[in-house]
Amino acid sequence: MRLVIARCSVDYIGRLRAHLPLATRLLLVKADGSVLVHSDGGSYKPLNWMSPPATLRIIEPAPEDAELGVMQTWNVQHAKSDDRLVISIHELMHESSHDLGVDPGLVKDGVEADLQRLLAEQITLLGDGYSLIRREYMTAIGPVDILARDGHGRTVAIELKRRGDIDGVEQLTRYLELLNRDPLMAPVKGVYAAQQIKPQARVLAQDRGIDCLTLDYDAMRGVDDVDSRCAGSTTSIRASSDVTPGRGTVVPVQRHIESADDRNRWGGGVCPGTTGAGQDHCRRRRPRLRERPDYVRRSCWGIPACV
Amino acid sequence: MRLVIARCSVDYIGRLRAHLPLATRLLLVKADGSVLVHSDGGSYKPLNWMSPPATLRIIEPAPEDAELGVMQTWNVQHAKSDDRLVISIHELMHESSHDLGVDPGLVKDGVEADLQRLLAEQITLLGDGYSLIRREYMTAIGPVDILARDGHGRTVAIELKRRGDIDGVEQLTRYLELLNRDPLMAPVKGVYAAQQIKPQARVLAQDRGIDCLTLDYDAMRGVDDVDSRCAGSTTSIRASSDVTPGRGTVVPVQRHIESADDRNRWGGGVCPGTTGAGQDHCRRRRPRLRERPDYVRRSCWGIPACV
DNA sequence: GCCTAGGTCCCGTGA
DNA sequence: TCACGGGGCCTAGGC
Repeated sequence: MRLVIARCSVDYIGRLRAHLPLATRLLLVKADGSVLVHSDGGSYKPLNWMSPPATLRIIEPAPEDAELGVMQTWNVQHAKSDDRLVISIHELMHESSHDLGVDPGLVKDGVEADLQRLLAEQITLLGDGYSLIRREYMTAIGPVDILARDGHGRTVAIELKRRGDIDGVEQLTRYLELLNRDPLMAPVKGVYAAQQIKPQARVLAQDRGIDCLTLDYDAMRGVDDVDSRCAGSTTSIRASSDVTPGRGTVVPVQRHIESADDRNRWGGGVCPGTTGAGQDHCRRRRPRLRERPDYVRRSCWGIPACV
Repeated sequence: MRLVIARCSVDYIGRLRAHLPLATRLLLVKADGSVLVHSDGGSYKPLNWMSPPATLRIIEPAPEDAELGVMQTWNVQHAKSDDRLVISIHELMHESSHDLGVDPGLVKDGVEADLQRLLAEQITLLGDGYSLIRREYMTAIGPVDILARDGHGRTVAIELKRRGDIDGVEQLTRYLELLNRDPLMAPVKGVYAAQQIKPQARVLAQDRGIDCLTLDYDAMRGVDDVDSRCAGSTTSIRASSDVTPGRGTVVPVQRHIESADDRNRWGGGVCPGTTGAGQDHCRRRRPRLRERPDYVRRSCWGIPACV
């Protein structure tokens, strides 16, 4: 890794064009040829950059550029596209190189997949008597996150998001329209479950007869094993109690959290979990439309319930 | 800006939890207190980070951490949330500080707004006899990107994207359903225009009777004034001809590009451009749903044309 | 290789 | 302040 502090101007040309006027910035050159141009503010996104794989060529500036004060021209060319970054260096303030080696990588906990696993395990959060049918229930237009059965034996389709936006409601609407065509399955109820549900999404969901469920991930994971999934740390974070468990309000529809003992009582015949049914369909994505012209021609994706 | 190369482990706790095992990395501390943890690969996204505004406190490691080789503990606390980053430093390889000043910022060309302006100016790309009604035509559920009239006097709603995904089709569908309720306006045709249209989106659009139009931004901007919008550069990119004008194929529906002379011949009564009609409604976004409960209760957002 | 969907998305803009 | 929508999004995963 090479670190350079320099007064420079930068031009990017590729998917769009972008220009940075002359100023002092950090130029970060990585081992894979990628280059990041950072200022002393903003956030983690550089002002300008080149993605790997790329090649950096440092050349003498053109005479007219040299006259304007350019002492060095960096030409960063992407290896697989026509994207190019040109850095005109007027003054070098600092330069150093460092050998970092290969990084072991990041361990995450709390993404949508974790949320889905937990909700499948704690399906009674939706109400007493609920049971899991399966996760990632495959349909012609893509997988339903969770398919369940309520206390009255009715099928329930659950769309899960970390942040509940309007497009998630559209997605669930399409699934419901499709599932409700199956006489053996209909009527299928819809539940939109997310850690946070945006007002627009909530209104649209309610308008379509879809229930909303706000999830508290920390509570679902259980306060007892807060540190258990961030293992391997030389220094673990101990004081988890000073971290606010959940931002945002919990809506009335949210039920209590079942105790750990309850997790093994299942109302339905299918048992969830990492080794249970439904795993064979996990990680499957919505099939491409061009592979199913027959389905597309036969129908449209409509709205099931116009109130 | 402070640059540190160090052997360290990192823990993030906040919206989710993430852990980085012990390795050598770059720690970048910005003036606003934000911290970026970079490895020597990947892309511009750091392995771990803290967004501004944040405060970095460097403290003595806890005795048990010191025993494991931690010489310094960095506690990076976000100012407005409970997000926290804890960096355990085992070895310092490099450290330097630099005064960068405030950055003048980035100038962009080629984003969706530019595309919309160009298509409004070159509305005959949609077909002979087309004329612009207005850009950002406001409706109760949000602005239609471009409203036009075809050669037969029929209204055409155009949804514009840089990348044509499936959600853009959903958006246009909602607009069409609403506009077609107006007897004075119906029937309104839909056109989905984008630099690249995904197969799924194309199939769904065609299924709903929406035309697709692939746009060539470079051709629309005109090859003559390629460098004109990246002005102010000390070093401008001259050899624009070696940049491939358009990645991706152009579909048959795309028409020829009008010559520059044609831009002043307008079939309709409204003249587009930066000072023309429609500007007063530009930059308006979809109104929030909770502010319009009457509309929501009266109807649903359906699909106008089920083939 | 393309394509889809999630993200500690970030970030501008407008209400 | 919050919420919505774009992005050179990036990135992981399936096909």
